Amino acid sequence: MGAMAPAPTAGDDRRCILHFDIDCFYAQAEELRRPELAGKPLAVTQKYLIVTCNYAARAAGVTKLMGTAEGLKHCPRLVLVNGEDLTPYRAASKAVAAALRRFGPTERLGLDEFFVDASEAVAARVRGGGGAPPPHGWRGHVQSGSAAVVADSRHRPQDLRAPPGQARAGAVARGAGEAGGGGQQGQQGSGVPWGQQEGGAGDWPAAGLEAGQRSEQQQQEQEQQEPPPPWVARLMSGSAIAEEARAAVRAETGFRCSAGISVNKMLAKLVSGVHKPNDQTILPPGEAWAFLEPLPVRALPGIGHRLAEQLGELGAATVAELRRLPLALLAARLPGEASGAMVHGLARGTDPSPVRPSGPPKSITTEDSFSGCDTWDGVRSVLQVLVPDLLARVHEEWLEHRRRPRTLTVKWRKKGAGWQRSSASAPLPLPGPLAAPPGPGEVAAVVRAAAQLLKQQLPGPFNLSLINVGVTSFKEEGPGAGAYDVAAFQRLLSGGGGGARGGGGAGSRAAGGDGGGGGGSGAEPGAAAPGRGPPAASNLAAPPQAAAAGAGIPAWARELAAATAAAGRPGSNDPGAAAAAAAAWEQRRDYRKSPNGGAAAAPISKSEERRLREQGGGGQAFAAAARRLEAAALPPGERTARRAAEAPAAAAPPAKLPRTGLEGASAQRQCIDQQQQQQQQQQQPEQQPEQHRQQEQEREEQPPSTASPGPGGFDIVTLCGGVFGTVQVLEEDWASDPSDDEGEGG
DNA sequence: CTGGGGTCCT
DNA sequence: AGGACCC
Repeated sequence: MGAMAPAPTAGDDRRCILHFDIDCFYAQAEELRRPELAGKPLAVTQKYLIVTCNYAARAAGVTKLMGTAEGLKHCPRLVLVNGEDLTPYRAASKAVAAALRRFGPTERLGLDEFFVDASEAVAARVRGGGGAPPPHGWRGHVQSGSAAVVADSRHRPQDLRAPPGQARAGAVARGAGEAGGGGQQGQQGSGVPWGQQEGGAGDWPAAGLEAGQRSEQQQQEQEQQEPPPPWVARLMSGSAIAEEARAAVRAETGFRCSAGISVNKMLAKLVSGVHKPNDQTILPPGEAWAFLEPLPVRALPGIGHRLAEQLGELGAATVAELRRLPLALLAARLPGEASGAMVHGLARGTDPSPVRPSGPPKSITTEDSFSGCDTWDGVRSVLQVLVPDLLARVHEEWLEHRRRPRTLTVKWRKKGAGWQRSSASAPLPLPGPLAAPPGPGEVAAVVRAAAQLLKQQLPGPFNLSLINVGVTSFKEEGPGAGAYDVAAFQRLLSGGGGGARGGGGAGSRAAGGDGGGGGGSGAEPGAAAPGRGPPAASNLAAPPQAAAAGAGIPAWARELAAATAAAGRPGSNDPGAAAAAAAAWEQRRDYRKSPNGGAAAAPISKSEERRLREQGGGGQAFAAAARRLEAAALPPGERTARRAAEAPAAAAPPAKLPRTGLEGASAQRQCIDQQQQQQQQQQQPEQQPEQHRQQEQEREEQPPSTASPGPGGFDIVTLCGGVFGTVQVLEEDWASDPSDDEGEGG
């Protein structure tokens, strides 16, 4: 019996932690973007997989992680929306986070879940300070430890639900989300034996008593004998805050979400889904012991496949069984120092892990999967698609936080290798101004670097089913940034596996010969990858039209649509870069099956790029977009102050945003070696982006025979639009260019 | 027919 | 660099 149990959460009940989970996030985002889809059965797909679907689809039997074919079998009218580009969901997630942050420090988990530490806000309310209302009852369902919950999904045993029969029993139609209102009364939840009355502060649960055993008399006795434990008032207040936060999210972003309220992250998270969707549940700490007891250990967040397997070998499939294993045994048998103690604690409802406010991203990656790719031409065509997207996001990150990455990483998965991935990384010197959007030269250089990185790891035949390229090791702009390892990058570009070698040899050639598609591969029309084109469900929804200025559309979606219309790609702020990234996204579908044909040409044609640059107004549009971005990034006054404190360098927009990235390079020169500076100054191109870019294109298309700038060096500023600064390209043999190695590699 | 991302630890 | 965990 629970009464015999040790105090389950001693020392761990002083906090009030909220967990928010946006209901079927991607599907809801699509409904919000296009109201005409609302209510129709809708599924968001990635490749052949339904990654999520709305509740209309679920009613027809469609589930998460179901194949599209099976989904259509269950529901022939199912509308499929491709969700491989996460841009809209990132934008939506940011908007939700901004709404939640006002209620306390906020940690993001994926794009659709958030922890908020409401302890401070709760403390203020409990003290009655700030004019905030004191707690006067529970808002939402109060979970009883004895009320059954069931695992909702085999894929994710953490997803707990109240069993269908009792799920909504007694639940009043309400909505923190609806019209900014909120339930005014204490809510009866599934299996809740108390709280029938207007939740007074006395109706708290006691651990270990089962529903049927609590009589009214017992309740009265409890109230007479002891004052409510302090967590009662705290969690009541927390439940009110959760309701307000959900109303704020709904009003400001359109999203409905579910929430869990408890004393630590694990409990809040476990309970948040019990009354999904669009509802919230409180788990009093005294209920935790019984609540956890029947769960499979795999349900505890932090216990994944591996740990669950090992615990199974120790005879612990459920939390109840896990509790029988002594801490010493767990510590001895489980890997790592901490996991024994962690598991031991989780089984007892304790979780000391703090809510760690999520800052700007620590890595940015983009990837694509395909059935197989076994030629270097194919690898390059994939990279030609991924890199523009990556660089556009790096650029956006610079605009927002003035941070730049220092490391380039490539990951890949071999066909048939299951989940196993390998990776390799190299320094990525980006000392130049990132105010400029990535141009073809930068794309070419990064494509080349990534391809070389891969090539070093794949000397022989290969067949890949996934390529991921990303950046990490962000550093804030400033004097403390340290030196850039330009030499290593050069070595990579030039294909040298070994050390850099100086000295002038014969036949020095410029970098950038790769250029991926450029004119190089010729893109023989007939050589287009076989089986191209998606399997094409007939009811695949078209992307939202630009004229989505409807009244019911939330701000994040309207801004997205406007950016899309203006720039060709949502989330980007520059027409040229945006269009390149957009074109690249379209090409993704072209090699869906196999990139081997090398069908992907340059992500954007020269004429198209020229047109976009002209319409872009020579930087005016870019600067305006950047201002919009900065304005959008800090709406309410308090956030302005916060951001200024967090990142002083980011507070002030740049006086002028150079379009080519060549102006303003002097600000970065300190990062470049003296010798290289001189070369850069020599080569400093004038402000003629048009000609400049044209030059780049030509360089990419043919091995440059023009004289190199100096002995042993090449000005890659010309090549890369200034982003890389001046680097030396050694006169290594370009025969190691992957494009020359088809036969060998294949 | 296992998406396209992320974080932290070792 | 890899693995575990999370969505």
